[in-house]
Amino acid sequence: MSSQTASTPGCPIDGLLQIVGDRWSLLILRDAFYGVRRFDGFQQHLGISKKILAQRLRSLTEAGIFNRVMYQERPQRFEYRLAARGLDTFPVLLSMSRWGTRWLSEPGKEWLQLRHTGCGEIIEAQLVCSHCGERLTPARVKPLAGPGAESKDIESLARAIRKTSS
Amino acid sequence: MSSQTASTPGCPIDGLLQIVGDRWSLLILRDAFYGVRRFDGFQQHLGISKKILAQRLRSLTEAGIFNRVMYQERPQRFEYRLAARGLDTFPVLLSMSRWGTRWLSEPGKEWLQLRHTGCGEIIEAQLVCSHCGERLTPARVKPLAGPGAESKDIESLARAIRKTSS
DNA sequence: TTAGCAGGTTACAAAAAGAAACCAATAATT
DNA sequence: AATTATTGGTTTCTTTTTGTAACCTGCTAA
Repeated sequence: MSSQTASTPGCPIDGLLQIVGDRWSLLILRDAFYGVRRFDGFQQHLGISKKILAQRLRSLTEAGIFNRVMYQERPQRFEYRLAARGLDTFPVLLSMSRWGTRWLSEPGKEWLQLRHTGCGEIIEAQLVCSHCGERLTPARVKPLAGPGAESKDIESLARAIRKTSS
Repeated sequence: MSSQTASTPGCPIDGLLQIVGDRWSLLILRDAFYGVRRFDGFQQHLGISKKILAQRLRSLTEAGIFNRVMYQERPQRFEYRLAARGLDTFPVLLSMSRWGTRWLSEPGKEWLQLRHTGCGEIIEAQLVCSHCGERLTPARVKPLAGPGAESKDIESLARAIRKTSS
């Protein structure tokens, strides 16, 4: 996304997509969680062009997802480490991984498994309510306009939905 | 993504990105969760070009995310309803929304709030272990090659990571 | 001395996205 | 009866974004 304008300014999903909503950023982020840190590591593992990789690492660094830290002087060399904002995308990646495993691989032939070192088991990520701990489903989560929303945002969405029930 | 080849075949994250890894699909999906169902609704709310919208709805339908259901004969009209695979992306969208709200809006000025009808509270989505219920953090979740992974996948990742510790 | 590596940049070609006009089937309006 | 509106697109053309391949810089190793 990098240089686009948001189609729905203010929306948190759109906001994140402005940062990672292109073909590569989330794969770069995934590799970073695997432990990849250097330009060459990303480049070889992903098969991404150097030009695009350089662009993405720069924009992700500007967005605060990565810290670019020097690990060697003469010649200067940098590596890309997940910053707080980057680390906090973990639930997004884990949710994506869960979906892909569930719908794209046959049971017993998963490509990736996750072991929780807390309980030692192979697990699935599960999304629950921060307040009561119940599992969250679309039917039981109601989106509401927050204090920062503008009335035009709500009206334009309402118009788009109204088309459905007419 | 639609017509690309996966850079890391087998990876569940890459698999999902093949389906929704472009600038618009996740926004279309978000609107679908809001209740938008028709071509015009998506088009007006998102400000997406009709060409791209038609392409995306077609590819998302082919991928099993949407069902294209006729709601009127003469003239034939279709609407796009979330299929099981589409509904199951809810955790991804919710995780994205949580990230965006946390990092892109000021406290007290959130654009979006989520009310859980189970407990009635304004909540945050939280990712927990399906086995023990503990909150999942990057440090405590270890990715392992599953039974469907090929050794070359693992080796190429190992090489990319090794660059880090050399 | 030559080769190699890490981390890029540059120039150019190919692919994707966007804008705007158009179309088809029908219904509503004048 | 003719005109206009609505929904759900397609077509054509232009602009942007990606990708490819060659090149560069500063150093190290053989």
